[in-house]
Amino acid sequence: MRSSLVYHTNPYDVKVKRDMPELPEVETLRRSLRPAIVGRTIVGIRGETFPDVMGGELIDEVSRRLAGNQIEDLTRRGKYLFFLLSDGSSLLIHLRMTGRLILAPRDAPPIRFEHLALELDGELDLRFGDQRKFGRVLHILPADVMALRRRIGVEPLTARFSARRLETLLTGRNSKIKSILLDQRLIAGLGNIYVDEALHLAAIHPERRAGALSQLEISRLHRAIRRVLREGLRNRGTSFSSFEDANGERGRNQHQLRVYGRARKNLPCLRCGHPLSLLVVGGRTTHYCPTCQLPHAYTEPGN
DNA sequence: TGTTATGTTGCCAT
DNA sequence: TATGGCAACATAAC
Repeated sequence: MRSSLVYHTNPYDVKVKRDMPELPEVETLRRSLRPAIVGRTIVGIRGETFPDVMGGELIDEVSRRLAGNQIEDLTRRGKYLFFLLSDGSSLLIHLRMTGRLILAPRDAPPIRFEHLALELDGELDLRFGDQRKFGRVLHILPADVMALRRRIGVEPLTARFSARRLETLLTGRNSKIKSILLDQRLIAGLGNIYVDEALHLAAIHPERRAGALSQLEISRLHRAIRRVLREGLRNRGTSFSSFEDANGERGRNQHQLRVYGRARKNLPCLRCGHPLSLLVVGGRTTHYCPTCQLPHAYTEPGN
């Protein structure tokens, strides 16, 4: 039995995230959170936590600064959430690998690995929990928000992310295409799962050199990225971990995953039937089809 | 009981 | 500047 059972039995959960958050998961979280918190006033923030979660700041100091602020909006860039506050500052939250955000009544018991609680009016808490303590909750000034947003790459589901734009990003790059797609400074929001899915859908080997992709391949990749992200969103951001959740609360996107998690189970490629393979690229476990995703550009027979 | 893997990012060395 | 490796951390799974 997985210890996450407590989440499922918590009747106060407006939103439960157990999946590793990539763009579809963070966006799903934003959509579920936004109507419940926009317009509310922050009372304070409390918690017993590790120093780095708030960038080394003391909770009491941040609490004093936040108190009295109204949450005017909740936006997302890549995998970052921005809570826009009435004094112009922002609360930035990144869940990294195991971060959780859950709405709960003030008197509800702590969630597992709870580190911080943002206290809102109406006796509502936004609880932040993180098993591995990689996640961050930072109170930042407008100038720093701007600086950060400039460092984050293009949003892959907007019109700005065209095939032409992708081509520009890849041109002259010697890194493996998978590493490039995971670089948040170039494209925002892709993680290990959706990158593997997109590369398989586009029939591109993850170790191909980014700058060596043909225009046709770039075009396929562009469409594949948008498609797998949209599918993830449509399925409410559910990903692989919940597929394995012993509690049975499964999202829907596991049914759409074409390679991720299937290689380890010796399952066949859904396109060609050949067994899928595992590989480590840039230190990340990589799932691919050795038949559909060849390590060199495809050439028409006879050429 | 130990060892290994885990979906992210930032920092550091080259 | 580009690139690649690894640490940060705690737990589950083997």
